[in-house]
Amino acid sequence: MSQSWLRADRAPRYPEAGSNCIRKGSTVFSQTAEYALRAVVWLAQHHQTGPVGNRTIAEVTRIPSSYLSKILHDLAQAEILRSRRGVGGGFQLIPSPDELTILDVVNAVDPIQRITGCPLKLKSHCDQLCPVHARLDYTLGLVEDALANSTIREVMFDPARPLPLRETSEN
Amino acid sequence: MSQSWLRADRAPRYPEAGSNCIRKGSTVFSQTAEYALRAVVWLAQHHQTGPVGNRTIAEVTRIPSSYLSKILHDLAQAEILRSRRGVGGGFQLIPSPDELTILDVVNAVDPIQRITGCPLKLKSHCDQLCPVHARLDYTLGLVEDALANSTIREVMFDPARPLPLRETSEN
DNA sequence: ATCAAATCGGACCTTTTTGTCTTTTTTTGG
DNA sequence: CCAAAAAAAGACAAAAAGGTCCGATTTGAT
Repeated sequence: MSQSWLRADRAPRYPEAGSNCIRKGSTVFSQTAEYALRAVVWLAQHHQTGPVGNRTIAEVTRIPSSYLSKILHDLAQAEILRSRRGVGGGFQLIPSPDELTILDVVNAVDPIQRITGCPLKLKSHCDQLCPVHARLDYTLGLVEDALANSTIREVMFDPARPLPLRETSEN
Repeated sequence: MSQSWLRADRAPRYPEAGSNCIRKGSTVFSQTAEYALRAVVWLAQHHQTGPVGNRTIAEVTRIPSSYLSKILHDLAQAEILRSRRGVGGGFQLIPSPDELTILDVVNAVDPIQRITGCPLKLKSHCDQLCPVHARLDYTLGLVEDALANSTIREVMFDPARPLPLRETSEN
């Protein structure tokens, strides 16, 4: 069912960005969430070597270091990282990469919000969402499930793909 | 696999909002996209009666009318609505609700952006995404598929759910 | 004890998204 | 032709997200 009514040959589907479009596009995952993932994956790759400082993580993951400190703080609040102050301090991954999921990381900094009540505040839609919002919420559920089924370990290494955060061949 | 490492009994998982969390939460779908859907669904419900003005749509869908006019304009640009100026003018749905998908509507105002290149700009990740970004993009694909498989018709009426945009029982 | 290294935490700035307002242009009916 | 109605266009305002900066606090080493 439902092949899209819009056809590829139907021409300038969406006028080239900038003209009058209100938004450039939704990334679905926030910048913040993507940053958090990068940092956690890198820490998972370097788990053995003790705490790592903000600056180091910022450099290797190419995340603005000042902003990263907030993200790391949130991850620490969520007990995903342990933070140690002072000399030799830094951040360290608490759970095993085998048990930590992408969803855990995303939710720590930018929780996925399911649609629980009617956005229009219609009383009769409170208990039972209307089909529109039910469908959107169903999709949010798919996202949650997909992220909950991806462990950090699964995403640290895949023989068919380049290693995260590393250039494969030197230039 | 991958039951989450975080346990429900593990206590204040995410400190109550407002404390120090950077973000309240990601809605995944933008406000704008949700508005566009509301408007299109209502227009689909009232297709037969000729063009409907911005003001009317704004009132019944409870969308700020000035902002709505931008959204309707974008939908018209995407050829989802036909707009007619002047007396008796307004907006009208072009495609059949059976062939128009939620994805079409969302993409018209706030296109879902797949991850095509490496966000870190690593050269060796351009052709082949690393597992982290591949997993995120896979999830974006799930969202696209789910929305592409929901027609507006399917979402206009469901015997098991309240009608969109309408209070079921009068108060 | 003191100093330097490092995080913490808050104030502040910038950009994007959301929302408002006003003016202009187009269209129709009289 | 003229007046009313409606969309188009664009300037502007507010809120949220993204990002920076700096002083306070904690910690290890000398």
